[in-house]
Amino acid sequence: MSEQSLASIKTSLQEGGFKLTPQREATVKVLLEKDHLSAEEIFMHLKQTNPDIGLATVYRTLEILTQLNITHKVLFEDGLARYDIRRESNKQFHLHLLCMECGKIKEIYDDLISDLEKEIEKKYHFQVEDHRLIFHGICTDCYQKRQNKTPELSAETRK
Amino acid sequence: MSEQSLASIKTSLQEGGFKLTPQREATVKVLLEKDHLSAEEIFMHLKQTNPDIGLATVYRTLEILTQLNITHKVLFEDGLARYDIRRESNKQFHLHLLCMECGKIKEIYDDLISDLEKEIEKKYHFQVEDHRLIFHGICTDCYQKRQNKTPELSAETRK
DNA sequence: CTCGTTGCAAATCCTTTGCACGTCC
DNA sequence: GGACGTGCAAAGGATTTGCAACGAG
Repeated sequence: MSEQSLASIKTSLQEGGFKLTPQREATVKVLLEKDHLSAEEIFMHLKQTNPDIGLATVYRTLEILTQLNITHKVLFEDGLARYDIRRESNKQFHLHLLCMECGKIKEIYDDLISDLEKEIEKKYHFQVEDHRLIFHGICTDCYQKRQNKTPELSAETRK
Repeated sequence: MSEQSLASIKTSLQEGGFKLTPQREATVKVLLEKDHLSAEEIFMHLKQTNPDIGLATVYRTLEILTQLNITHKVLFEDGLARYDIRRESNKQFHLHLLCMECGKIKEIYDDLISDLEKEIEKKYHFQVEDHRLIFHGICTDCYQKRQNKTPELSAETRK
């Protein structure tokens, strides 16, 4: 499942002059398990196994991992950054579906974007190295729920 | 050029129960001139014509405009939100090219994405209402500059 | 020893809020 | 004179930084 193994990440870290400390290892393990977690969420998970870990360490680790291109930082509209391990499968084709109703984020791997990328490179002479694509909308579940309830919920999505 | 005129925006505001105050008008004018400005940048521009305006007012105005769907708020990876007027032409098809070398943001209107949207709706039963697409890469200018300089600049893009 | 790493607390940055004062019907 | 808007200052929340202590080689 995870072509990005702990071992390969350790190597990357070392090549960058960093060590795989227990805190970093634990952080990476969390990242390997779950995607698009925020720093705070990762911190919470870590607390269970490493109660002494500090939030700052998590941020520092995530910064390093992102610099080394091991991890992918994405800023969501709620102002929170989420982090994903870059796996082989999502290195290129990776997009999010964010439901505006329930807030759930679904992850999609699909190469539909790679065509778009090629188009962009050709049409605009822009060398694409990465992308970030999020669709905002209504997920299947919420759509169905809507059908059964009052038909005008669309505007009330704000706090 | 701007199908979104001051007049039509005034109407939208009033329909939403808001007034087009001088501060709001000035803010809208800035937004009509330039795209993807941050709140701070908009504030700077405004200072020239309305020296007494407060940053908070700018934020409040932007919030209203975004709620009314007049403006589009996009969070960039630097943690700053930028705002664009939603014009007819970019209401649907709107993407950014962010150069990782010089930091410039170029805006593209292209309906390539609408096909993708349809695909997503079909394949994943997700009703798309909006999207946010940014390509990270190297713009034409920087790409050409690179060719003339040392060939290994790729890793040093950090502060 | 030395250097990278850590936890904590303080600092920072962007953004939001509280509040008293203005303004417009 | 009540509701909406404003500027300012303070608060807020996420992230970063300074620093003394720690730990492996």
